[in-house]
Amino acid sequence: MTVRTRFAPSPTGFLHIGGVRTALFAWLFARHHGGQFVLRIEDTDRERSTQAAVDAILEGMAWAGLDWDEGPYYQMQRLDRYQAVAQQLLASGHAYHCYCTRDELDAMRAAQQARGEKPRYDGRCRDRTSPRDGVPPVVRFRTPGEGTIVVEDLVRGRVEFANADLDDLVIMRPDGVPTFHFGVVVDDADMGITHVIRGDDHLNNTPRQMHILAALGEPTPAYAHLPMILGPDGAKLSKRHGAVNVLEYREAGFLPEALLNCLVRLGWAAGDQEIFSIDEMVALFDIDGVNASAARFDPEKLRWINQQHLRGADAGRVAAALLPHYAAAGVDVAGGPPLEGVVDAYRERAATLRDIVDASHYLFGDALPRDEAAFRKHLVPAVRAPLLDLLLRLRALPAWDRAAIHAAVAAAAEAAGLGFGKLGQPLRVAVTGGTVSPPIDATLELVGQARTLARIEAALAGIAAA
RNA sequence: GCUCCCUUCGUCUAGCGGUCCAGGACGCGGCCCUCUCAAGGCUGAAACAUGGGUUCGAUUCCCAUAGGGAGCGCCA
Repeated sequence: MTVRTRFAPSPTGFLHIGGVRTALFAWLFARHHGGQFVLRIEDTDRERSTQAAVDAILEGMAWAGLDWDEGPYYQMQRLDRYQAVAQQLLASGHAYHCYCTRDELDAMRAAQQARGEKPRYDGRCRDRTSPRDGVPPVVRFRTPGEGTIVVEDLVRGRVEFANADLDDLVIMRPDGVPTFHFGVVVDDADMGITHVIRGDDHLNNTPRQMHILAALGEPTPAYAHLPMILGPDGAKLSKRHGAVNVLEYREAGFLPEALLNCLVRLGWAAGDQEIFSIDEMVALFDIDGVNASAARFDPEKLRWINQQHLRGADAGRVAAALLPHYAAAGVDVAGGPPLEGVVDAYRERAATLRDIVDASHYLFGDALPRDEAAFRKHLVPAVRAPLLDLLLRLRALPAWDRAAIHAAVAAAAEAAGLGFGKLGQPLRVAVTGGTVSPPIDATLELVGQARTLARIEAALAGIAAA
């Protein structure tokens, strides 16, 4: 039997990184076992579902690289099917019409809680034979009242529930739209899902879904309930913790494989390995490596992981990914150095794409962002002569490459009796406007000969004026 | 309230009865390297929630307690 997993988000907002983690595990499991991954949109909450959310989910999945083999299926396009299955359950006596009003149900639950009982539907319509005027009925599932049901969870092991604790849940609304439990069960059965991999907030829902499946005569899939991921403070991950929308990570300059790498290590490990390529994740991932306890998401570690991936990523690809970030920063890269070169100079000293952009403004355009304190400290009269000497040497260079630049700087420093750094740092300030940049030879190569010479001249003029 | 789940350094984790005075990683401190920043190397501080069992022997198995979390909707 080939493995089939699914990711079934409801389109009520953006794609949350917790959702991405769930999707990732289901996707990896399918890929690892050579199976299929299905995407299903659970849009039966008509109040909250929006097309914008569907689009955001699709865009998030695409950016993350979690591709699906089937779908997206939309539950609202399968209403006839749920209707038919509900009729089947009604006919076989596994379900019944319920005419209770919301007010009645609220009152019932309030009374139960007041008595210290678990709020549950008391089955008052179970044996009702006649309709009630003016009340459109819902369909309720008739849950077995006795015995126990066991969930054999791939992550948690055997979990037993008493049927007496379960009540008769609504499976169809009066308007013919199924509720969550029913839609899930019918779809998973119809779509041949073999492994239901989802958040552990669904563990308590599993027994009722298994009962519906049994009533339908369908086999139960294997279940794997993943531990939740929490914010850095241990509370449920929310906007309060900063970015929770996957696309915000794209905007912040993270590589998708780095985000996935970070997420995959939350609740899963393969020995001591920390950095995984997508291929390695697929090769190594399996459910038996998944642990059962909740994990906190650490943005600091994500930065480190991103840096690791940045170091090994293809320069051309990173350069392309950089484009929108430069645009967002208002930097026109036309006329600047080739972006691949910028990537190679910066990949070891930046954690995100945005870090690269923020640190490299001086490479583009003619306006130089000036760190005034650095100018005062480094561009002093004492460096005027050696800087002028260096200017001449650089101006005379026939080829503008790292090695030649390095030789020129070293020669100028030696001629002036200075250490490399004594000249290098003033040079850096003059050319980049600040004290931090890649090695000075690489920096000048990227800045280009014309701009370098102009900036040194400007710096010399500044010293003379002072 | 009831039901279910979880519990190793600050954080992510390794550990599947002796190899553990508990290993790796992020972060943090120190040293080295060094033209700045990084990167890298070395190094330091830092954990088996508590109490009972089981066993010759528990971080590892069982049970309590405590602390977290989830579910109990005509939300998913």
